[in-house]
Formats: sequence, structure tokens, C-alpha cells
Amino acid sequence: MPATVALPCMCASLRRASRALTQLYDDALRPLGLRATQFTVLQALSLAGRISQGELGQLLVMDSTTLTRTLRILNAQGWIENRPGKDRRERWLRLTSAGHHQLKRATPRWERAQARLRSRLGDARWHELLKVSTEVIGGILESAED
Amino acid sequence: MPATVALPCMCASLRRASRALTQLYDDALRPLGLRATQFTVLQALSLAGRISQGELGQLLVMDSTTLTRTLRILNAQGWIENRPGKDRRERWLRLTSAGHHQLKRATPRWERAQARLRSRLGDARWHELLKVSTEVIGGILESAED
DNA sequence: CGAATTTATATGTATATACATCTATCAGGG
DNA sequence: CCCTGATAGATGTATATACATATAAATTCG
Repeated sequence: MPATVALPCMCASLRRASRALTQLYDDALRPLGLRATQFTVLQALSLAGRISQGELGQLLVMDSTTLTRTLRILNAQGWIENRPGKDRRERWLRLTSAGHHQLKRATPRWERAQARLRSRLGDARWHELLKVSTEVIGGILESAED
Repeated sequence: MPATVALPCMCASLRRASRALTQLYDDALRPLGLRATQFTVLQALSLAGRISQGELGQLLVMDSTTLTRTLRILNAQGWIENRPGKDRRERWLRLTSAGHHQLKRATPRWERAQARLRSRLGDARWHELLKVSTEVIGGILESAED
């Protein structure tokens, strides 16, 4: 196994890490026909409850129009409900019971992937990475304000 | 600006961070018609010199067949040379002088993005994130061996 | 040496992702 | 109430990404 070489570019380094992570989680979820991204949306909806598409996009720092495509897939599987709100431009989302069920089925595999990675990294780096990967976003959104 | 909420899933958290980072770097490079990923390949080739497609894939933890598409774009711009090696299954890559020039043109913008982010994060977290985002990959490649 | 296997990349396909543009709807000012 | 401008998503398009499969070339083994 070749030692991973450091990259000078933070963007390149994070993108590379997220490709590697996605491999790990996709492998874990593949038997359920679920991609990491799709799992993330199900999990986010489970945590957030009813939420509009735009708010979900903000939560995930994902263009709301990107969500349109992923939500269509989840909707086709019957895992989410997607209906206009009082403001009829908005789409309000929530998990269906089939969606809850699918999330529940996937959770043990997700937990095993998390646990495996965490034990390889050690608790200190695990928490460090979780924290910094959240904090870095603040640094970017601030920049974008100017 | 909404405070960024923590996500329980490491994969989701890193993917989200890398979307945010990619925004920042794409914005910086947009005036040159260069995407962050494309810049990364140019920079990697500049650092690595002559390298095969497969080795570049390992370096970037990217499926070598994914590189086929990105390399085609860079090749169409005349930024890279791409020719079979002695082993004629392999493709050997290197920057052309136009590629070096494009990288040079892009570098100040990339440096400004790096500097802006680094000053927002602070040196400690900056180095932490660079280090951990490299180390995490080892943790994953080890897992994959089993 | 020649058949079987392995390897490097190309191609087809599906999803992930963002941006430009379009449409429908809403909010505000006359 | 209507016009104007702003906003939420939908759609078109281009790139990013991986996997399955195909192809060609190298390697191995009898």
C-alpha cells in the first residue's frame, strides 16, 4: 500500500479525502442499493423532520437545485414525501415510513463503517476531523459574504 | 449567516466541507475557465513530472477511469501530453508548456484562496485539517486491504 | 511458444454537483 | 388591485465520479 502523499492544496486534499471516505461508505451501503449521498439525505431528514428543500440545501451546503435530482430518486423509491407548502414555490420534505424503514435498515452498516474508521483513526483524530470539517465551512461562508 | 450544524456522519461532514471548499476555489479560478479539479490535476502533474494515468489515480485516490474524462478536457486545451508508454497499455502524462503556463496563470488566484481560507481558519486548524485529511486516507486504504 | 490470466485504460451508464436560465409565485409600492 | 422585483424550484448543460464491461497488451504457466 503506497503511503498517501500530502497535497499542498486544501481543496484537493479534502476532495481526495472525501473520495476515499465515500468509497468506504458506499461499499458499506451497496448491499442496500443506497449511495452515501442518499443515506445522508435520509439521515438529515430524519434529524430535521419537516424541512423545505432550500433549508435542506443550506444544511448540507448543497445547491438546492442539486437536491432536486437526488430527491427525485428518493421519491421514486417511496422514501420521502415532497409537497408544496403554503408558499407554493417551496417544497416541504419529510421521510415516509418506508423512508424511516430504509434508514433503519441502513443504520447498522453505517455504524460499522463509522466504527471501523474511528478505530483506525483513533478517537482524537476522529473528533478533530469531525470538528474541523464543520468549522471550515464557517470560514468559507464568511468569505462569501464580503 | 446560519451557524453550520454538525453532522453525525463523517462521510457526510467531509463531503459537505469539500462542497464548500470547492465553491471557494471554483469561484477563485472561474475567471480562467478552470475548475478546482482541473487545477488539481495540473498541479499534481507539475509536482509529479512524468507519471502514468494509474499512478496519478493512486496519488489522487481517484479511479483511473475517472481520470480519462478529465484528462480528455485538459488534453483538448493543449495543457497535457498523453502518450502510451513502453507498456503500451499505459498512458504517460506530463504538462505541456501551455499547461505550465496555464498553471502559472492560475497559481496567484489559488494562493489567494488558500491564504484567505487559512487566515479565516487560523494556522493551527489549517495545518490540522491538512494533516488529518491526508491521514484519514491511510485509515481507509488499510480497511480496504482486509 | 501458446493458452489462460492479469492489467491498464476506454466506454457505457448512473448518480453527484453546480450554474444559467426559465417558470411560477410571492412581496411591496403605487 | 396591478406592476415590478425578488425568491424557490425545475430544467438544460457541463463536469466529476465510480462501477461494469470491453479491449488490448503484458505476464504466467504448462
